[in-house]
Amino acid sequence: MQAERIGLCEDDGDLRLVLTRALRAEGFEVRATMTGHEAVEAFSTAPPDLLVLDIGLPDADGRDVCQALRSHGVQVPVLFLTARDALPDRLSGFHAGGDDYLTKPFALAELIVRVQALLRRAGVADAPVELGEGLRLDPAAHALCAQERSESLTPTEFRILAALAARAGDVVRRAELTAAAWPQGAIVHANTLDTYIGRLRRKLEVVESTQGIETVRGVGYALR
Amino acid sequence: MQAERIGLCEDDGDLRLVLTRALRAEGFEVRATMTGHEAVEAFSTAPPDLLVLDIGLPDADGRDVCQALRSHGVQVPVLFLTARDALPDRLSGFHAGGDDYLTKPFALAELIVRVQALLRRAGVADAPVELGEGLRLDPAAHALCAQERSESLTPTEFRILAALAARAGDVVRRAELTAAAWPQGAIVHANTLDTYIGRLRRKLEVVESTQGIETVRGVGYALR
DNA sequence: CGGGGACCTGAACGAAACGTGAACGCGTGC
DNA sequence: GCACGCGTTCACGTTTCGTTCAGGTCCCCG
Repeated sequence: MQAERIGLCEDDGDLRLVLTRALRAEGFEVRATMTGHEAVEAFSTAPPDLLVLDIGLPDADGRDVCQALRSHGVQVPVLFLTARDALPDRLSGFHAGGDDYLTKPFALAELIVRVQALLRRAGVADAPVELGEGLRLDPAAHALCAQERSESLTPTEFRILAALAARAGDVVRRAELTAAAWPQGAIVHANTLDTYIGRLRRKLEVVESTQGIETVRGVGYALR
Repeated sequence: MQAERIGLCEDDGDLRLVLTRALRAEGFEVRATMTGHEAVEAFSTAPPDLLVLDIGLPDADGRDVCQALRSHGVQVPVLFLTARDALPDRLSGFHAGGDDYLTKPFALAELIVRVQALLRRAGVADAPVELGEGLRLDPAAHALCAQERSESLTPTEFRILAALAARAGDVVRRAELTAAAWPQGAIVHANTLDTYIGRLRRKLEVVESTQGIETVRGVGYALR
C-alpha cells in the first residue's frame, strides 16, 4: 500500500521540523508549508490525505485556510493546532464536522494517534466496515446496517463503535474509548461513556446483531 | 509475563504517591525515585520499559536525567512532566530525546493513556503470555485462555497470576506476591492472599489447565 | 499420636464499578 | 417560539470485587 500523504502548515520553524520528522518516522509522506497562502496553493491542486493546520498563522487563520481548501473541493480530514486558550466555538466546530484539534502544547504521540484515527475514519468512508453476519458500519450515513434493518447512529455513538470495531474482539480500555470519541482535553463525566455503551447495546439489539459489547470490569469493553 | 516496568522520578511526595498507585492499579510495576541522581543510578543499570520524568527536579533537570540515561544506552520511551508550558521548554524536551510531554496539572487518565500509547508504539505492547499446553494469559482481556475455554480474571487475580507466571516453576514468596498485587504500604490480611490463590486454582481447573499452583509451606507458591 | 501453626474454603458484607431511565441545556430548523 | 435531536449529567438500582471472618483440613514436630 501507498504511504498516506499529509499536508502540514505551521509557521514556527522548530515545531515544523519536529512535526515533519515525527510524521515521516511513522511512514507518512509529508509536505510542509509555512504560510496559509502557500498551503492553499500547494494543497488545492494536489490534496493530501489529511491536513494538519496551525490556527495561529501569521498571514491567515488556519480555519480560513481550511475553508478556502474546502471551497476548492478538498474534502480530506483536517486536524487543527490551536494555542492553549481554545475557544468553545472550536469545540462546536469539532462536533459539527469530523475534524479534530489539538491544543499546544501537545505530545507527539498524541498527534500520531489522532492522525491515524482520522485516517482510519476517512479510509473507512470508502469501504464500510464489515462486522460479519451481514452487519456493517456505514460511515456515510453514520448508520449501523443489518440485512433489512438499519439504525442511525449519532456522531459520538459512531466514533465509539468505530473505535471498538477497529479492534474487534480485543478489549479497548475506557481511556482509549474516551480519547477516540472526545477531543483532547475535554472533560467528560465517567458515567457518560457508560450511557453511550448502553445506547449502542440497544441499537445493536434492534438490528438483531449477533455481536454485542462485552464489558471487562475495571478495564474496558470489547466487541464480540 | 512480567508487567511492564515503569521508572518514575518526581520530587513532590504527594504526586509521586498518587502516580505510583495509579500506575500500579493499571498493572504496571513501578519504581519511584525522588531525585535525578537517584533516577540515573537506579535506571541506568536496570532500565525499565518506560520512564516518567519530572522536569522540575530539585537537584537536576529532568532533561539532563534523560540525556544521562540515553548516554548509558537506555533507549526506552520517556514521558516528561512539567509545570512550565512555554514553547521553548516543550521543544527542548523533544530535543533531549523525550517522546511525550504532559503539563501539570494533568488528568491521571490522560497519563495512563499516554503511557499505554508509548508502550504500544515501542513494541513492548501487551503480548499474551504463553504458559504452555495451549494455555495463555491475555493481558488485554485480563483473561486466562485455554484451547476452547476461557475464564476472565479480576485485576487482582490477574496481578497475582502474572507474578507467578513471570517466574513459572519457581517458588515465589508470599511477600513478593503481595508486593506485586497491592500498592506499596497497603496492609492486607495474611488470609487475603490465600483466598485469591484458592480462586485462581478453581479458575485454572475450569479451563482444564495442566498447570496448577503448588503451595510450598512456610515459603510461598509455585506455578507448575 | 496429639498439638499447634500454616493453609484452605465457603460465606458474608461494605465498597466500588457498572447499567439505566429520566431530565436538563443547547443548538437547529420549522 | 416551539419541537426536536444530541450530548451530557444525575439518581438510583444492580452486579461484581476485595476483604474479612469462622471453621475446617493438612502437615510438621515433639
